[in-house]
Amino acid sequence: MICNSYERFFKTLAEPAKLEIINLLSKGPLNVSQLSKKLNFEQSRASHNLKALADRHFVLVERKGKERYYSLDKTIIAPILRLIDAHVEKYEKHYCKCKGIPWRKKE
Amino acid sequence: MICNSYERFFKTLAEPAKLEIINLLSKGPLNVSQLSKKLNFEQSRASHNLKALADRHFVLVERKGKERYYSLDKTIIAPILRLIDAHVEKYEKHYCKCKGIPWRKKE
DNA sequence: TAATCATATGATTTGCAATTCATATGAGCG
DNA sequence: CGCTCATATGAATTGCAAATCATATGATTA
Repeated sequence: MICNSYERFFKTLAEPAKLEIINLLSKGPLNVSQLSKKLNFEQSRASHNLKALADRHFVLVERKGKERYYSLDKTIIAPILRLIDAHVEKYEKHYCKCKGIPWRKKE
Repeated sequence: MICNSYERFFKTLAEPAKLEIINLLSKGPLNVSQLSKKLNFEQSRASHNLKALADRHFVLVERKGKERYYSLDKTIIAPILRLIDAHVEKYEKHYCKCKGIPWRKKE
Protein backbone atom coordinates (compact mmCIF):
# COMPACT_ATOMS: atom_id res chain seq x y z
CA MET A 1 0.00 0.00 0.00
CA ILE A 2 1.22 3.46 -0.83
CA CYS A 3 1.06 5.44 2.36
CA ASN A 4 3.97 7.87 2.09
CA SER A 5 3.49 11.13 0.24
CA TYR A 6 6.90 10.99 -1.36
CA GLU A 7 6.34 7.52 -2.66
CA ARG A 8 2.95 8.52 -4.04
CA PHE A 9 4.48 11.52 -5.69
CA PHE A 10 7.40 9.75 -7.31
CA LYS A 11 5.44 6.67 -8.34
CA THR A 12 3.00 8.84 -10.25
CA LEU A 13 5.78 10.38 -12.30
CA ALA A 14 7.81 7.22 -12.77
CA GLU A 15 5.79 5.89 -15.70
CA PRO A 16 6.36 6.60 -19.36
CA ALA A 17 2.64 6.81 -20.07
CA LYS A 18 2.12 9.58 -17.53
CA LEU A 19 5.25 11.41 -18.64
CA GLU A 20 4.02 11.30 -22.22
CA ILE A 21 0.71 12.73 -21.11
CA ILE A 22 2.45 15.50 -19.20
CA ASN A 23 4.58 16.26 -22.21
CA LEU A 24 1.58 16.42 -24.52
CA LEU A 25 -0.57 18.49 -22.19
CA SER A 26 2.23 20.98 -21.81
CA LYS A 27 1.29 22.14 -25.30
CA GLY A 28 -2.29 22.82 -24.28
CA PRO A 29 -5.46 21.23 -22.84
CA LEU A 30 -7.04 18.22 -24.54
CA ASN A 31 -10.03 15.99 -23.98
CA VAL A 32 -9.67 12.25 -23.51
CA SER A 33 -10.40 11.29 -27.12
CA GLN A 34 -7.93 13.75 -28.55
CA LEU A 35 -5.26 12.66 -26.14
CA SER A 36 -5.88 8.96 -26.74
CA LYS A 37 -5.58 9.44 -30.48
CA LYS A 38 -2.40 11.51 -30.30
CA LEU A 39 -0.63 9.04 -28.02
CA ASN A 40 -2.14 5.88 -29.51
CA PHE A 41 -3.57 4.94 -26.12
CA GLU A 42 -6.69 2.90 -25.53
CA GLN A 43 -9.42 5.15 -24.22
CA SER A 44 -9.52 3.40 -20.87
CA ARG A 45 -5.77 3.55 -20.56
CA ALA A 46 -5.90 7.31 -21.05
CA SER A 47 -8.72 7.64 -18.54
CA HIS A 48 -6.98 5.59 -15.87
CA ASN A 49 -3.75 7.52 -16.24
CA LEU A 50 -5.48 10.89 -16.31
CA LYS A 51 -7.42 10.01 -13.21
CA ALA A 52 -4.22 9.19 -11.34
CA LEU A 53 -2.65 12.46 -12.46
CA ALA A 54 -5.75 14.39 -11.49
CA ASP A 55 -6.00 12.71 -8.07
CA ARG A 56 -2.52 13.97 -7.28
CA HIS A 57 -3.29 17.41 -8.71
CA PHE A 58 -0.77 17.27 -11.51
CA VAL A 59 -3.56 17.95 -14.01
CA LEU A 60 -6.87 19.78 -13.84
CA VAL A 61 -10.22 18.76 -15.35
CA GLU A 62 -12.96 20.86 -16.84
CA ARG A 63 -16.22 19.54 -18.20
CA LYS A 64 -17.52 20.88 -21.49
CA GLY A 65 -20.68 18.99 -22.39
CA LYS A 66 -19.86 15.32 -22.77
CA GLU A 67 -16.18 16.01 -23.01
CA ARG A 68 -13.67 16.56 -20.26
CA TYR A 69 -10.69 18.72 -20.92
CA TYR A 70 -7.50 17.98 -19.05
CA SER A 71 -4.80 20.58 -18.61
CA LEU A 72 -1.44 20.63 -16.94
CA ASP A 73 -0.78 22.33 -13.62
CA LYS A 74 2.65 23.59 -14.58
CA THR A 75 3.32 25.21 -11.25
CA ILE A 76 4.32 21.90 -9.73
CA ILE A 77 5.87 20.05 -12.65
CA ALA A 78 8.09 22.71 -14.16
CA PRO A 79 10.25 23.46 -11.09
CA ILE A 80 10.71 19.76 -10.34
CA LEU A 81 11.90 19.00 -13.83
CA ARG A 82 14.23 21.97 -13.76
CA LEU A 83 15.95 20.49 -10.71
CA ILE A 84 16.21 17.10 -12.33
CA ASP A 85 17.68 18.65 -15.44
CA ALA A 86 20.39 20.25 -13.37
CA HIS A 87 21.15 16.95 -11.69
CA VAL A 88 21.19 15.00 -14.94
CA GLU A 89 23.28 17.65 -16.61
CA LYS A 90 25.83 17.34 -13.85
CA TYR A 91 26.03 13.57 -13.47
CA GLU A 92 24.31 11.70 -16.25
CA LYS A 93 25.53 13.27 -19.44
CA HIS A 94 25.96 9.83 -20.95
CA TYR A 95 22.38 8.67 -20.42
CA CYS A 96 20.12 8.72 -23.44
CA LYS A 97 17.16 11.06 -23.54
CA CYS A 98 15.21 9.45 -26.35
CA LYS A 99 11.99 11.26 -25.53
CA GLY A 100 13.07 14.62 -24.24
CA ILE A 101 10.36 16.84 -22.90
CA PRO A 102 10.52 19.88 -25.16
CA TRP A 103 9.28 22.60 -22.82
CA ARG A 104 12.22 21.72 -20.64
CA LYS A 105 14.37 23.56 -23.12
CA LYS A 106 12.30 26.71 -23.26
CA GLU A 107 13.20 27.83 -19.80
CA MET B 1 13.69 -0.46 -20.86
CA ILE B 2 14.26 2.74 -19.00
CA CYS B 3 15.59 5.22 -21.52
CA ASN B 4 14.26 8.55 -20.36
CA SER B 5 16.13 10.49 -17.73
CA TYR B 6 12.98 11.64 -15.97
CA GLU B 7 11.65 8.12 -15.75
CA ARG B 8 14.99 6.87 -14.39
CA PHE B 9 15.03 9.62 -11.84
CA PHE B 10 11.49 9.15 -10.58
CA LYS B 11 11.59 5.35 -10.61
CA THR B 12 14.62 5.39 -8.36
CA LEU B 13 12.83 7.46 -5.76
CA ALA B 14 9.48 5.73 -6.06
CA GLU B 15 10.33 2.80 -3.80
CA PRO B 16 9.88 2.65 -0.05
CA ALA B 17 13.16 0.78 0.43
CA LYS B 18 15.17 3.53 -1.25
CA LEU B 19 13.29 6.27 0.56
CA GLU B 20 14.00 4.56 3.87
CA ILE B 21 17.67 4.41 2.96
CA ILE B 22 17.68 8.09 2.06
CA ASN B 23 15.96 8.91 5.31
CA LEU B 24 18.45 6.91 7.35
CA LEU B 25 21.52 8.22 5.54
CA SER B 26 20.34 11.76 6.08
CA LYS B 27 21.47 11.27 9.68
CA GLY B 28 25.00 10.35 8.62
CA PRO B 29 27.06 7.87 6.57
CA LEU B 30 26.80 4.13 7.23
CA ASN B 31 28.34 0.98 5.85
CA VAL B 32 26.23 -1.80 4.38
CA SER B 33 26.11 -3.96 7.51
CA GLN B 34 25.07 -1.12 9.75
CA LEU B 35 22.40 -0.02 7.32
CA SER B 36 21.06 -3.54 6.80
CA LYS B 37 20.73 -4.06 10.53
CA LYS B 38 19.02 -0.73 11.18
CA LEU B 39 16.46 -1.24 8.44
CA ASN B 40 16.09 -5.01 8.85
CA PHE B 41 17.12 -5.53 5.25
CA GLU B 42 18.88 -8.59 3.89
CA GLN B 43 22.45 -7.70 3.05
CA SER B 44 21.93 -8.25 -0.66
CA ARG B 45 18.79 -6.18 -0.62
CA ALA B 46 20.70 -3.30 0.89
CA SER B 47 23.51 -3.70 -1.63
CA HIS B 48 21.21 -3.78 -4.63
CA ASN B 49 19.33 -0.71 -3.48
CA LEU B 50 22.48 1.20 -2.60
CA LYS B 51 23.98 0.38 -5.96
CA ALA B 52 20.96 1.82 -7.74
CA LEU B 53 21.12 4.97 -5.64
CA ALA B 54 24.85 5.30 -6.26
CA ASP B 55 24.49 4.76 -10.00
CA ARG B 56 22.17 7.75 -10.13
CA HIS B 57 24.40 9.80 -7.86
CA PHE B 58 21.94 10.12 -5.03
CA VAL B 59 24.48 8.61 -2.66
CA LEU B 60 28.27 8.54 -2.55
CA VAL B 61 30.54 5.62 -1.64
CA GLU B 62 33.85 5.61 0.18
CA ARG B 63 35.94 2.51 0.86
CA LYS B 64 37.46 2.06 4.29
CA GLY B 65 39.18 -1.32 4.40
CA LYS B 66 36.67 -4.05 3.76
CA GLU B 67 33.78 -1.75 4.46
CA ARG B 68 32.08 0.73 2.18
CA TYR B 69 30.49 3.79 3.64
CA TYR B 70 27.53 5.28 1.88
CA SER B 71 26.50 8.87 2.39
CA LEU B 72 23.72 11.04 1.06
CA ASP B 73 24.28 13.67 -1.59
CA LYS B 74 21.85 16.15 -0.08
CA THR B 75 22.35 18.75 -2.76
CA ILE B 76 19.96 16.93 -5.07
CA ILE B 77 17.50 15.34 -2.68
CA ALA B 78 16.76 18.23 -0.33
CA PRO B 79 15.50 20.76 -2.90
CA ILE B 80 13.36 18.15 -4.60
CA LEU B 81 11.67 17.13 -1.39
CA ARG B 82 11.11 20.75 -0.47
CA LEU B 83 9.13 21.24 -3.67
CA ILE B 84 7.11 18.13 -3.03
CA ASP B 85 6.35 19.23 0.49
CA ALA B 86 4.97 22.48 -0.84
CA HIS B 87 2.80 20.61 -3.31
CA VAL B 88 1.57 18.12 -0.75
CA GLU B 89 0.94 20.86 1.77
CA LYS B 90 -1.21 22.64 -0.78
CA TYR B 91 -3.21 19.74 -2.18
CA GLU B 92 -2.86 16.57 -0.19
CA LYS B 93 -3.34 17.58 3.41
CA HIS B 94 -5.51 14.55 3.95
CA TYR B 95 -2.97 11.97 2.82
CA CYS B 96 -1.22 10.04 5.54
CA LYS B 97 2.50 10.45 6.07
CA CYS B 98 3.16 7.38 8.13
CA LYS B 99 6.89 7.50 7.66
CA GLY B 100 7.71 11.16 7.42
CA ILE B 101 11.25 12.05 6.54
CA PRO B 102 12.47 14.01 9.56
CA TRP B 103 15.01 16.32 7.96
CA ARG B 104 12.17 17.67 5.89
CA LYS B 105 11.03 19.57 8.96
CA LYS B 106 14.39 21.12 9.74
CA GLU B 107 14.31 23.49 6.79
C1' DT C 1 -36.82 8.48 -24.52
C1' DA C 2 -34.10 5.81 -27.48
C1' DA C 3 -29.79 6.11 -29.56
C1' DT C 4 -25.19 7.51 -29.72
C1' DC C 5 -21.09 9.72 -28.29
C1' DA C 6 -17.58 10.62 -24.52
C1' DT C 7 -15.69 9.06 -20.57
C1' DA C 8 -15.33 6.35 -16.28
C1' DT C 9 -15.03 2.15 -13.67
C1' DG C 10 -14.17 -2.62 -12.18
C1' DA C 11 -12.18 -7.21 -12.83
C1' DT C 12 -8.82 -9.86 -14.91
C1' DT C 13 -4.55 -10.54 -16.97
C1' DT C 14 0.15 -9.81 -17.66
C1' DG C 15 4.81 -7.84 -17.62
C1' DC C 16 8.30 -6.23 -15.17
C1' DA C 17 11.25 -5.11 -11.46
C1' DA C 18 12.40 -5.77 -6.44
C1' DT C 19 13.46 -9.29 -3.41
C1' DT C 20 15.47 -13.48 -2.39
C1' DC C 21 18.66 -17.19 -2.67
C1' DA C 22 23.00 -18.82 -3.81
C1' DT C 23 27.51 -17.75 -4.98
C1' DA C 24 31.51 -14.79 -6.13
C1' DT C 25 34.90 -11.26 -5.19
C1' DG C 26 38.02 -8.94 -2.44
C1' DA C 27 40.26 -7.09 1.68
C1' DG C 28 42.54 -7.84 6.09
C1' DC C 29 44.78 -10.87 9.30
C1' DG C 30 47.13 -14.78 11.59
C1' DC D 1 48.50 -18.73 1.74
C1' DG D 2 44.13 -20.09 3.98
C1' DC D 3 40.44 -18.16 6.68
C1' DT D 4 36.91 -14.97 7.76
C1' DC D 5 34.48 -10.79 7.34
C1' DA D 6 32.20 -7.26 4.29
C1' DT D 7 30.12 -6.53 0.20
C1' DA D 8 28.82 -7.41 -4.62
C1' DT D 9 26.68 -9.99 -8.27
C1' DG D 10 23.69 -13.10 -10.99
C1' DA D 11 19.72 -16.04 -11.53
C1' DA D 12 15.24 -17.36 -10.03
C1' DT D 13 11.10 -16.07 -7.97
C1' DT D 14 7.30 -13.39 -6.77
C1' DG D 15 4.34 -9.41 -5.91
C1' DC D 16 2.30 -5.72 -7.61
C1' DA D 17 0.56 -2.29 -10.52
C1' DA D 18 -0.41 -0.94 -15.44
C1' DA D 19 -2.81 -2.32 -19.41
C1' DT D 20 -6.64 -4.60 -21.19
C1' DC D 21 -11.29 -6.13 -21.68
C1' DA D 22 -15.92 -5.63 -20.73
C1' DT D 23 -19.36 -2.85 -18.98
C1' DA D 24 -21.49 1.20 -16.74
C1' DT D 25 -22.60 6.05 -16.42
C1' DG D 26 -23.82 10.32 -18.06
C1' DA D 27 -24.67 13.90 -21.47
C1' DT D 28 -26.41 15.31 -26.00
C1' DT D 29 -29.44 15.17 -29.93
C1' DA D 30 -33.23 13.60 -32.98
